[in-house]
Amino acid sequence: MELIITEKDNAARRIADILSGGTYDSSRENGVNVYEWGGKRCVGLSGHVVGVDFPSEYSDWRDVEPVELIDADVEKTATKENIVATLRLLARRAQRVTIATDYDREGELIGKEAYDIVRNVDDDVPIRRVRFSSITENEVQNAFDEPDDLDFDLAAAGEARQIIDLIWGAALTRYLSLSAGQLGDDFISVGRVQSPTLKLIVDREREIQAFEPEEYWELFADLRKDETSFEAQYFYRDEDDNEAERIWEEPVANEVYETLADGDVATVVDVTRRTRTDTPPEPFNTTQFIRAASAIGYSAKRAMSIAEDLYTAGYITYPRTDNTVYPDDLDPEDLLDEFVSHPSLGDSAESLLEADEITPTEGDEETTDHPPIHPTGEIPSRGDVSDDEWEVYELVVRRFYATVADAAVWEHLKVVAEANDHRLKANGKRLIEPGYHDIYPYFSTTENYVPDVDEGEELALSDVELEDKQTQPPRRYGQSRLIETMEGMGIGTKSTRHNTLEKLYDRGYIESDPPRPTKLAMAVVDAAENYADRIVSEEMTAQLEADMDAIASGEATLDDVTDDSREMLEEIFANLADSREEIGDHLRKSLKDDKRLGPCPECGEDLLVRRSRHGSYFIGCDGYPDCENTLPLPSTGKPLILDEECAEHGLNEVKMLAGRQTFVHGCPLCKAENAGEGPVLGDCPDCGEDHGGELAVKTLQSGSRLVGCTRYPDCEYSLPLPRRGEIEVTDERCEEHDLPELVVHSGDEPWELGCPICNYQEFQARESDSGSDLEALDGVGAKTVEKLADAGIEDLEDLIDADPDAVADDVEGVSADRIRSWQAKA
DNA sequence: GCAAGGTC
Repeated sequence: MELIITEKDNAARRIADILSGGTYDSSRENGVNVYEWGGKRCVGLSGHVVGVDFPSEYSDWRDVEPVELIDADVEKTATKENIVATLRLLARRAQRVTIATDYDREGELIGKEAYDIVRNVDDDVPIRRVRFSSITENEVQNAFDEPDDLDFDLAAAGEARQIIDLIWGAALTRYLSLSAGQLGDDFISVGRVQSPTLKLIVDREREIQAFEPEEYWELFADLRKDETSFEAQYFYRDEDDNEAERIWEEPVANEVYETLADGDVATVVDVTRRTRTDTPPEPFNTTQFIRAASAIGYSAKRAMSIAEDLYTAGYITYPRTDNTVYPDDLDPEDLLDEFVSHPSLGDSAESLLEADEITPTEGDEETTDHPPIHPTGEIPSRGDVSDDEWEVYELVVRRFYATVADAAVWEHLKVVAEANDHRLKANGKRLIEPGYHDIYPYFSTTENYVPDVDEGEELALSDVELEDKQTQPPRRYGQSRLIETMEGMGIGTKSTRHNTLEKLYDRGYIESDPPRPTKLAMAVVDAAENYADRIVSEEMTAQLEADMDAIASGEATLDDVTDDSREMLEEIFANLADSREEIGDHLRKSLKDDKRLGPCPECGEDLLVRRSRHGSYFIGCDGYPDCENTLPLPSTGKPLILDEECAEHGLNEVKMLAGRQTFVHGCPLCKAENAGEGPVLGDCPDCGEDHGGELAVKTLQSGSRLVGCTRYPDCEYSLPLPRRGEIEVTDERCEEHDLPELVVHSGDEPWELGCPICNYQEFQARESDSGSDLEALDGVGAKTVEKLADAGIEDLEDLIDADPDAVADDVEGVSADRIRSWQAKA
């Protein structure tokens, strides 16, 4: 029997399908799928099935000095015991073993792990290795026709990484955690990838904090030719003869303003017209996929999770890849053919097939691991997938379309006009060949109209405006920007970068989105910079990559590299020896700063956000047990302390993070003081007749509100109220329930909640029948419906009446063309 | 209860 081992179950099944011509049988062994046909068995691992760790005598953090971990043994233990057991079982019956894990460094190491398990039960069964970049008939057959041997040097390179990451990560993590007394769930972690990523975020925050805004002025004016007017901006030549728009001195700005405002005509002195080719985007690798998904409203985590589901269901290729070049095996025309008859995706495919020649775009990265992310040609029916999945699937399909579509062409028209020796410019752009934008509507195609004018022509000048502005601090990194930057720095991998961000959230290092570093994060990066600079520097990865290459090519051994690394860490610990207390104090202080709201009104100590034994949050005094003052927090969400302070109590306001339900709670002391019963609305429908209970607007201590019975807790009748806004009780009454109608004042526009009972009944009806008729449109998912609703488009009727350009401006990730195509279909 | 890397 020949045993074939792949990296994952999915790959095992597809390889079995290809090699058996679809005739394989499948069975389960210890919960692991085994595919069998004509003397062959194929089984999938689940990535690494063994992991590295220290022997158990090192596991108590308090008993072991962190420095001892540097020279501790590193053992391999099974992490997926059922898979290891299955592998041993199958290996005993094998006359030949073929390792078919992924074609990259980590795949070689995973293959080596399987090799060791097999060797453990059989010293001389032949073990060979096959390599292929995508699981297609051609590639797989070729690979099995020309088997090779496992590359032990490449696997050793991966092992060196495992050992170095474990030793550095564990030793320094334990050192920091012990120094601050943070044990248990709240340990303070550092690592080769997470810490440089955190430093990126912290460095940007430092820049923002150190930023001092500068005042400057810009001038705009309207120019008019016949009946069409357009906006132009004042500019001048700076000392380097570059065009500059910002004026840094107020008197100069005023002088320019008055001179321009004085005139009523400007003469065209220069007209530049050029066409620009806008080339279609490159095939999706993981990072670019995350970026595109983020532009239509999906977090990195959500995008990857949806991609994973689409992959498992067979609709798209493997979502974790660095590759941006389609393999030769992919015939774009064949793939387009699969889509031709599709109701919503078919037209685009058909139009693409009309081209004389189809040449896909290529990116710079060509790797052996997996093809770029593209649709497989198996198309889900609309009912097979959720709205979000369909939206992401359509993105992947349309990205594939875009990579085989024509370039777009823009015409840029720059007009420079002069008035009283001052110059104004206007940049117009027009999309003259929409090219790939027709089938890939995710990029903005907003045009800026500037009319045709000739040099020497006179234009009417009016509405000169002087704008007083300030320079802005650099912007925080968004999640997808961080992932791109990590990729550029060479840290993390296609499979881990998005998880690293989640880890930083979990560890209490960053909060909110775009992520902001906590005080703890600033202190951790500070400490690392002072004592272990290497762990927060991308250099560590760069050096490790070079060392791994050396091991892989036989120029160095695993021991050479890990010994050097251990020595470096020894030095770091020598420097750390006397600083434990100082580092611990700083970390502890920062941890408290992250929880501080302001002074306790009873004793003047600090009020801190705390967590009860049951996991719920509340506010307690740092003076406890001397001061027992507490304030409640709402039961939903995780509290985030905002910068805003309550003018009355000097406490920071609190926001409750709960995904879509996130809301600003405000000052917890104000909320507690305002607790109690508000105006009575009418008789309680449950107990009014029998016991005289009445409904009143109530505010709980935690700040949440409801309409409840005055006989509570004897009567528990209640109706929900929105978290935000002031509630106004109007004179209008609901005839059916004999209750006043309510109006909520929040944001700019007050909105009518109406009768609280009717409102609740409507809410329940909506819950059971959620979904807008907009979802009937192809490619419109729940996300898009939500975004459209925010822009005032609730249903098809609204959509038909809408101005596509205006909506495209309001709704991120939806182009005017896409709206027009929806209008046409609606 | 540490890392980073696979996979789910």
